[in-house]
Amino acid sequence: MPELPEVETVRRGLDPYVSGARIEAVTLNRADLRFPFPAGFRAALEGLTITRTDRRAKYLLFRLSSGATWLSHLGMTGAYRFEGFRFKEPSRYYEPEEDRKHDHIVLELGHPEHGRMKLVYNDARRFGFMDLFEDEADCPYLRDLGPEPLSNAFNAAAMAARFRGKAAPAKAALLDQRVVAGLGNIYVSEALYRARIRPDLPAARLVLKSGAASRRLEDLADGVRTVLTEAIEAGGSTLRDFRAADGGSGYFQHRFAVYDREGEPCPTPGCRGVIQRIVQSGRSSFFCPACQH
DNA sequence: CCACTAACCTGTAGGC
DNA sequence: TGCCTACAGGTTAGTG
Repeated sequence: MPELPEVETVRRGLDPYVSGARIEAVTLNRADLRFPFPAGFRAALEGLTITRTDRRAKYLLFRLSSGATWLSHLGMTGAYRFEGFRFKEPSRYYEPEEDRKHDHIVLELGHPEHGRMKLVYNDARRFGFMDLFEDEADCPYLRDLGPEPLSNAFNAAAMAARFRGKAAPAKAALLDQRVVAGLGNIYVSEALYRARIRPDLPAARLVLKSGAASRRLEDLADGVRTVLTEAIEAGGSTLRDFRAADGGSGYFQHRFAVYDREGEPCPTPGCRGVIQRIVQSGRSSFFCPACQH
């Protein structure tokens, strides 16, 4: 489900209610998700206060009063929701006839302003996982990540350094979390469309002989930044069941230019192309063969 | 180091 | 309706 904009949307939905909340009790309904929960996970959380939330790439980070960080990755279908708490806007009440079969973790929280509530983690496919660390440098999931795409550390020069000599197609290069952290299958297709780059173009072709970034790589950096910024503003994309923790849904899916639009006309003004779907390393890519090259 | 595949797991959509 | 296949936003582990 979630790429960077969706994870950021989840974080923003959670933050007002979990920051400052004390974790009264933790219930694990099974011993693992994709991986076993870290040893002492439950005991390490109980009794602590969540001091703030952060996001790195597609990871949610809950900072704890002990100084440790609880890390949560949503995989494909992971979602948080609140129970025992009514949001101010009626449209945001959570559906009561929710599927509980895949509720794997329940946290009982006490918040000085919002009172008591339960935070539930649901994940049908269990591709999500969690970790606990004191120091970011010790966390294997964060250690090798590339720059945040919306930070100054991400730019055409940084991509050029990583793309140089790469035979892999641009699609795979952008999906590589060590190059830039947080893009997934949807936003890679959208960013390449905006930069008018074919997903199967070898990444090295976007780097000048000197090793400097080409103009096309500047366009790609712009495309990545703008598509992610717009998607965050739209509350992420709601496919199937994606929901923010407050029950709201994003609407960026209506603004996909190419993703899941095989056979539709290219939205570029004046372009007569038709969106094509190809499979690269087992996953769908969408692009316009007329205006992306 | 690089590139590719399979694996993890469940649900859903579409064809027949 | 049921059965079967293909596919789905993710990452890791294993192979050459």
